[in-house]
Amino acid sequence: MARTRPAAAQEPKYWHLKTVLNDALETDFAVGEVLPNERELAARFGVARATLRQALDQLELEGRLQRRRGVGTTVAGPRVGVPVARQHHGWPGSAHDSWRTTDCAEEPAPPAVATMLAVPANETVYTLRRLRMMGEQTVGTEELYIPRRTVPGISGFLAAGGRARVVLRELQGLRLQGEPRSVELGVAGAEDARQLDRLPGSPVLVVTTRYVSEERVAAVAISTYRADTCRLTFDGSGEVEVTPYDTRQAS
Amino acid sequence: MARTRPAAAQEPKYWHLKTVLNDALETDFAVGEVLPNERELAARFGVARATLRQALDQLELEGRLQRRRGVGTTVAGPRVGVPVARQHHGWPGSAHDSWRTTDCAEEPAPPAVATMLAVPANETVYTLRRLRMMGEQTVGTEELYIPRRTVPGISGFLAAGGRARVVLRELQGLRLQGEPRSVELGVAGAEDARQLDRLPGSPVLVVTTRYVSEERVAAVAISTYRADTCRLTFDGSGEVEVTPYDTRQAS
DNA sequence: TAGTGGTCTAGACCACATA
DNA sequence: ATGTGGTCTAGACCACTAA
Repeated sequence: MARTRPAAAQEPKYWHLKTVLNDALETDFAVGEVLPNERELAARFGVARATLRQALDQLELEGRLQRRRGVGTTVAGPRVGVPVARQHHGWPGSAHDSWRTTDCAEEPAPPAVATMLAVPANETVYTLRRLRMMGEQTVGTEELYIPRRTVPGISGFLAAGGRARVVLRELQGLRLQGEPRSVELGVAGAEDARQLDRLPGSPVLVVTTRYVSEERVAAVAISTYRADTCRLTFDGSGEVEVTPYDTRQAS
Repeated sequence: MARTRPAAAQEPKYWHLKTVLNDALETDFAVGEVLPNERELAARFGVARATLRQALDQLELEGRLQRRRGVGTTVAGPRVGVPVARQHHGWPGSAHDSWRTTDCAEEPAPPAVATMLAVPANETVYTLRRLRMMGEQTVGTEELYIPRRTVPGISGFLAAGGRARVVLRELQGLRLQGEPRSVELGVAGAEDARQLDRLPGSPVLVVTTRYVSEERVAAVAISTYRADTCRLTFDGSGEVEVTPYDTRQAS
């Protein structure tokens, strides 16, 4: 019976390391403070750098850390509550919906979107690209797809400058029956990553919204939010001051 | 000017590898089929196993693959749409809400939950642990916290057997004003991972629901869903046959 | 230019499932 | 007993940021 521990210490090194770091973050560091660099941390804990990085990866996934190449690793604040659905429905572009349109084009929709819109795969649709801002930060990107049949009033309207506004204004006049959504995990593509100030491959929350009017899908929005810094909120009360998720894995 | 490519091929190996594998999955493999093992794949593509694993990690994050230790890597089907919010509100435990209660206890709530419920940190609350089933699969776990003030009718009721049912039945009689939710990314703890048949550290979607009645938070639910296999749906129409998220990073 | 995180390698051993 | 994915090491070099 002089062998390894019989039933304890079954957990991986990086897992234990993560809990140690997590505790340290709460007690010894303030939000925004920079941690020692990875080589030093690895040496301090007596592990390879790759192992240390596994722990940091998870902490970053949980939104506890923020790593920036060339700069360092800093302690992240609590996640931002981003209102996604309000109490009452609303078309995109209504009031101040905190989206900023960056581009408007007329192009064929991706296959999955074309299916949802029930338009032929090669038909062009109005495609608006928008950014979601929270203060200074860009927290999300969106592609909004609107088939021509939804806004027949602007056929032939080609003034490139104000087209986005025109399309959005046209929507406000329609009756909105509902906006079913879905949320899933994705990874940032090259474009999204650049706009969100993250590396490609970063985890994002992908929200798919189908705007229903006249018993049909009148528009589809694909929104991607930074998963590390955002907490999506539904049904009003977007500003909750308490952190709703308690990391509760025991040691 | 006889140096490396001037502006191309700036992307990491694992990223390119990922797109290659992604294409291969669509053309050469059927859902459920097992891939060659990691050592062989790495050799075939001429990269280190760690690099190959980086690509597989991302594909798994996107729900395209499923890896099981000792078994192999298989091609995953489309994500399951899991209805989280219906058209009309409802207390947990109403009708057949596809949750299965596994445990019922009376214990102090975690600090964050106690704050949301506005109860003292040391006060015990009814704590129901439940599992969300989709067919055979367990796709989510939940802890439902109900302070004693919400269900005063059962104070002193201690029959351990049917307590969960009693608490849930008591809720149905109350008026439900709203159920604001939030969704964020988390990682599975040891317990959750075991019940979800995943490894600790796997990504999960964490849904926090606050059931509001009489202008107060009457109950709080913390639900965690497998992020690899689940797509959370809101506002009816949970069964959409089309994949709403198109992986669209260009090569 | 120095220092940071990001990528990559070529190994080794471990935990787990299956036959 | 074999084969799988999971963990870990000790390096190396690259891309980026800031002084």
